[in-house]
Amino acid sequence: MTQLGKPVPLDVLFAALADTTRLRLLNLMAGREVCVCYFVEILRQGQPKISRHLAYLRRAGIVAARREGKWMHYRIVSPSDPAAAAILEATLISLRSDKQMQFDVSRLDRACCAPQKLVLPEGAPRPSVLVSN
Amino acid sequence: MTQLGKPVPLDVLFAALADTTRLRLLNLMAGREVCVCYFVEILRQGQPKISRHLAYLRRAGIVAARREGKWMHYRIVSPSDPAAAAILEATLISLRSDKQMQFDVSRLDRACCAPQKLVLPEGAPRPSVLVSN
DNA sequence: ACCTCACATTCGCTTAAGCGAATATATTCC
DNA sequence: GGAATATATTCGCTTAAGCGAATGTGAGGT
Repeated sequence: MTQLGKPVPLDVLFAALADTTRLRLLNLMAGREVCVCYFVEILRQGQPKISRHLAYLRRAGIVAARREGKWMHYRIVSPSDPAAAAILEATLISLRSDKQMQFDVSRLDRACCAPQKLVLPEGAPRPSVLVSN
Repeated sequence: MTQLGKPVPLDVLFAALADTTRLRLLNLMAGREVCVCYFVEILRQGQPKISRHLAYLRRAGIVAARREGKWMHYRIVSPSDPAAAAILEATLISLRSDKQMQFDVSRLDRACCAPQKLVLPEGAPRPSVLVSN
């Protein structure tokens, strides 16, 4: 319900992308839906900070949230404007070649396979692969 | 000499693109080299403001400047990082579908064919088409 | 009903962006 | 050299972004 507001102007999209923390969050969400607790653990940043940046991305129409009990899952939504979608796509591809971003993803992958090694809440839902966005 | 600094990180690129004035400037430079006096006239904004935004784009490694006598010509330079280049390219394409941007370009085209109708300095150099960037 | 847990929001604060007005720099013309 | 022109930079100011600390909210468990 949040993801289909008015077509976000380009400069708003860019403002949303102009922050390292938000780029790291988007990179972790590339192709899957991720619970907030993973973001906090993997970025090693305060929970309010993570939440604020996720809210920023939500307001920019780039991500959507889904509640599942106590947990919130975030995923990337392709903007309705095809040009904006192309820019976001190019961005995600570009992020993959960044060292820090690769490290984040590897930590997330490890968290999925052996969550007990991370400081995660008990029974935290695993990130799930998305078929389409 | 300014255009080949270190590979600009993505968030810096996005910060440079996260402003309507700078997007309008880039849109006018798409495919051609433009003199500063045209920017001032077409955007109808103060000259220091235009100059500051051009400096911003220069520092972000997106544009380069060339002096020709009293006049400064600005052009877009493709970032060395191919991913950043793809993002910039997608951005320029996207801008073309914007009403305001189309109007700006039409004003620039008219300025080229009939500069006496605009308040331009005498003998101001015409924008020139670029073969490659 | 109450407590706990996961997450969101608010509150002050600090830092940076954007602006117009004024000033500085570089080039040409006389 | 000095005036004129095109552009760049600096100076205060206002507004917004980002942060940690504290507080609010909604769901589950007991």
